[in-house]
Amino acid sequence: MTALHSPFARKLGAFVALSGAEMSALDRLHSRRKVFPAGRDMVHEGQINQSAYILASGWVCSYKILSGGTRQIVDFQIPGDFLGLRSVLFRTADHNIEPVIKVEASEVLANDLLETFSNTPRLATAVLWAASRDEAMVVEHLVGIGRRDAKERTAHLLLELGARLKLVGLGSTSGYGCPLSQYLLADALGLSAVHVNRVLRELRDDGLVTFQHGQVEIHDLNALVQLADFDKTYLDHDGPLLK
Amino acid sequence: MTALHSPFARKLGAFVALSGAEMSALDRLHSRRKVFPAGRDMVHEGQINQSAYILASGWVCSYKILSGGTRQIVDFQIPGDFLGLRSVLFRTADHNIEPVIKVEASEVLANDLLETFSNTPRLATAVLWAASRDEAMVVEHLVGIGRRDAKERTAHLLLELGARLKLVGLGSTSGYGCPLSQYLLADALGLSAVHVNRVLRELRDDGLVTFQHGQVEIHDLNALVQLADFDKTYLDHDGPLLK
DNA sequence: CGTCGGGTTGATAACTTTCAAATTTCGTGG
DNA sequence: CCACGAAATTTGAAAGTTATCAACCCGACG
Repeated sequence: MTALHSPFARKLGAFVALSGAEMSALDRLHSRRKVFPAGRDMVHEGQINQSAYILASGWVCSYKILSGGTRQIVDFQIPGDFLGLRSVLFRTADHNIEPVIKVEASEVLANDLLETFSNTPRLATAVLWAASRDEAMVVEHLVGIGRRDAKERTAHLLLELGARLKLVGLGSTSGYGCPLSQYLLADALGLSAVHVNRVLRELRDDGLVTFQHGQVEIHDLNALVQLADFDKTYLDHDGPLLK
Repeated sequence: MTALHSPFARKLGAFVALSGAEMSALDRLHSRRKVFPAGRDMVHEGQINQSAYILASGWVCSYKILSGGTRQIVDFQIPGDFLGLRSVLFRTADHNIEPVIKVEASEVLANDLLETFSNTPRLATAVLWAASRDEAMVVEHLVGIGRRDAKERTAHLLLELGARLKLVGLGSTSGYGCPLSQYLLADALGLSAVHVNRVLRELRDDGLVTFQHGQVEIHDLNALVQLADFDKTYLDHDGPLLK
């Protein structure tokens, strides 16, 4: 796979126009392909000298465990996403990363990443931009948990996942395959699994979305967008900002 | 004020060892000093070509308004913090920024910032690092809203603010001045103002913290840390990662 | 087959909001 | 320095949302 075709390169290219040297630097980051089985943590909070990863296939979730044993999922990552940047920049991982299903990813060693930033500094700016997009998603998630009720929040997550999957060619406006269990949804939404179940049934009964058998089917996009107060601006790409 | 003494330069210096050229580049970012009165938005969601700011004195909050009119405060910023990075990188502001009290800040024009990244690229890496620290705070906030109850959440916020203020010399382990109203706390914690009031009284009755008359007084730090499950790792500085 | 991890549903309990009203604080003009 | 009005804090009671507990069902899989 060349950088030209990697979803990660395409993502960065939306922010800085990449030179040949920059693209081959990105290419080199893709050399250590690895496979991770579902359910076993790829990164564990507190680990030091952790690598970062570029996700090629599969889904993962980033989460934290609280002292009481409950957990909060901060975000899901899908193909093309960059994982564990903070773990590298801080030398020690501040969250866990668990594959939801089997995952293929390119391992990026901490030193390789920092060296890449030194040698091709515009890539640092590009990664800064990509990281900011991720932060925008976390912010939107925070807003949802803080001020949206369970139904709005659930609808919002389903819409966001759909929009993100569509960007990488894995979904459409009418639906997408989704490997998340109701427990995972609950931990992401700050709800109990039981309540997620009820909310999903409500959304189904309302004729808005169906999420069953690993498939999300959006029946009334407009109504769903309105219910969730979903504004996909925060996911949109613009043209390159740096020439 | 020289970069050497600016809290922002000190912060970045914790991540990359800054050269003379880099410090004077930072210095130049500090040239446009401005003052903003309390309560009037400095940045409004949707505005384009927005500047960023480096906060010199005062407190601000970053927030979003939902369609129903409710708002969620994503974070508070205190002196030394960088504001509105995403607004610059995305060309359009994705959140509002409002001074909680009168604020002095250096305006950083979008082009100046991007130019600085081009000319002194290690600063881009340093800003990436600083932005990642901010994201870590947002993540911790998200976790709290998702999985901590009102009392734990409130305790956590009071502890975090204290720890951050201490880093810039504006607070101690025993307390700090805090200009936030219970309404602002409520919008940050995802609670109603009425409930915040009750929670604060509980914390006071338990002999843990007092927040009255703009002053937070921590009476039993250990008990408070335990209640909130507060781990300040995510705020800690390490030595420079880039030589 | 039997087990086990989801998913589903009902009943009850816990937490938080909302509404309403009283009280205090604080800035400002007299 | 005091009076006044606006804003913030405080408290009680009732309503609403979500969690918890307890079953039961179902399909995958060894």
